[in-house]
Amino acid sequence: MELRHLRYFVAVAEECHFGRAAERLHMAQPPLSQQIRQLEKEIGVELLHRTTRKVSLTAAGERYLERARNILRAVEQAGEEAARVDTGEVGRVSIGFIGSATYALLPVLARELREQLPEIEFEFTGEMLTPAQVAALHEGTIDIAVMRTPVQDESVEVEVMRQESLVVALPETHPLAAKEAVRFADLKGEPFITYPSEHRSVLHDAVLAAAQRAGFQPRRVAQVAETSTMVVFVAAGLGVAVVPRSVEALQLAGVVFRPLVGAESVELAIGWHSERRTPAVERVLERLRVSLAEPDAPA
Amino acid sequence: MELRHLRYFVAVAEECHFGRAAERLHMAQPPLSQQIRQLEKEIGVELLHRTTRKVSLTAAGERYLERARNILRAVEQAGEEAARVDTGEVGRVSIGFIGSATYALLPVLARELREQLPEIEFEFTGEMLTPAQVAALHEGTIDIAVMRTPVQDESVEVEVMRQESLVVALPETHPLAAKEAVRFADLKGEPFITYPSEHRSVLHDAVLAAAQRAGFQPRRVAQVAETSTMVVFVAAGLGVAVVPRSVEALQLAGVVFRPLVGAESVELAIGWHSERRTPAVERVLERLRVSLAEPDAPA
DNA sequence: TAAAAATACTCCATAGGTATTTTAT
DNA sequence: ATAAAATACCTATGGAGTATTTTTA
Repeated sequence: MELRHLRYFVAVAEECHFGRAAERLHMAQPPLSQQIRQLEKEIGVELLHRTTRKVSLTAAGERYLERARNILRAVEQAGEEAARVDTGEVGRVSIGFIGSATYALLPVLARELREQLPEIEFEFTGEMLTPAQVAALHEGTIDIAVMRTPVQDESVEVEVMRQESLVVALPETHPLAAKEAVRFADLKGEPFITYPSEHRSVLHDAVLAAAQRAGFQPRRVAQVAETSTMVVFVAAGLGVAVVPRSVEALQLAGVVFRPLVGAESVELAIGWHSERRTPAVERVLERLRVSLAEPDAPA
Repeated sequence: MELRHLRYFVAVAEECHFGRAAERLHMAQPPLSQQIRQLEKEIGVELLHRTTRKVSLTAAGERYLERARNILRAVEQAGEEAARVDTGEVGRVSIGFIGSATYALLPVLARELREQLPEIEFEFTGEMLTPAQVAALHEGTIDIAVMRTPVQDESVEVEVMRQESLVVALPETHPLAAKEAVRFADLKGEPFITYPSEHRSVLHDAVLAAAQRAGFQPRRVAQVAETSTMVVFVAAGLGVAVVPRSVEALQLAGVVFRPLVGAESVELAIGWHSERRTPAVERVLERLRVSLAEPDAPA
């Protein structure tokens, strides 16, 4: 069975005449008859009812004609689609977001990208920590990561997009909430809500480093896997949390955010696997570079 | 472009290895490489990225793989489906009903047939007069007609299923409505609602014949194309109408039906075009013979 | 240097052509 | 009687095989 059989059958079915169909196909009538017979033999059904005066479709042939047309169209479209995938005009791109970018950036970028590249199917995943993102890039689970530096991985290429200063999330009843800004040293002795250390969060490392510089060990009262949970815990008055400024987008009753003086900022970057740069991925990277260009801009 | 190309591509894509794919396809590796190259040239896109150590799909190839699999599956299914159409297991059957069968029979048969032959797609059309049914059978617009006799047409085969006695539809305020039964002669002088004579309705002819036998010419006050309209007109008190008994199924406020003595009955038949007896049509005809067997049974 | 894809060529299976016969109207 | 499909037979394109070279990890 070959597409030839389908093409020939469609021609004969449309002309209801072997001679004319052969002409249309630029071939002689006998081989056409043979190919049709071969087709009928293969599927085991008479598709055409022929007398020497009239050729007509059987019920099976009528149904097969529809299918054959669809298949031939599908073959053409498959080729055209592949070509468009090749130019990046259509495609599928999966993007993984670092937890702190989940609330401010993900919704904005998702809307922007879908608007600007409507032919590309996107899949967005939030709340991924950078080590998990690197693994996902390797596995091919995601094509692009909106992540934190540093990443030392040979096959993951990274481009820093902006600096994000850190803020501290405080219960609104907390004495420090009255201040305009908070120095890191002020947090000495406060109960900290952090990510679990085994997650190897870059932010977590930054907090530990800043605390060490301020001369104390943060007292950790809770470890949570998601940024949203972290803020919820602060709202509940369980402690304070240091987060990148963009988390301010996650407004919750009972929580206030205050600038943190004396803490380094963290870097927001985009990363991709050097061997998974499909044309669609390239186009998305270009758009991301534009969208993420304004340094430390909120969502 | 032939299905061969798709089969080969799927094999290579699945194995990610020309040698193993060739083995699976029971062929040598060089011609396989050639066919894949030919495919890529035809659609103008690189589907596979190859080094001598590793073969991998490009983004375009990944998409094309999905399409190719679907197409190959569709080709198989098309053949299987044609075979099932050939046995009548699946199919499409269009049935046209005579106006008076539209209200009692059509809904019952539609439900029964869909239940009994779920793999067959049905299309039901009501309110067709027999001459129109014959024309539709010729055009192929319908496959089967639930019709009236007589039909004299070489290529339409007819089987009489049952006799239907005639009843008269009267406004409930009409003096004759008080009687148990009505003789045709009683209708002398009454305003008749009929089908237009140009429609050549068999029922209409029967009424004219019966009137002639009773010694009068019916006075026609309205000609309507649909049986439902006819009954509505009776309800409105515009006149009386002679209809087959099965129209009693069409209950309307203000209308009563009375048996008509001294009028011939009309025949309900099924008809089909002798050259459109597809397997599915055969199966439906068999079911119809069973369902319509009880003589003059109401819906 | 070794494994695998690409190239070069050869061959034969079969798609397609030509001539003719059969068939149904 | 004739138009059109089927049959018989032939030709030649190109798909597939074998041997070899090229490439890169």
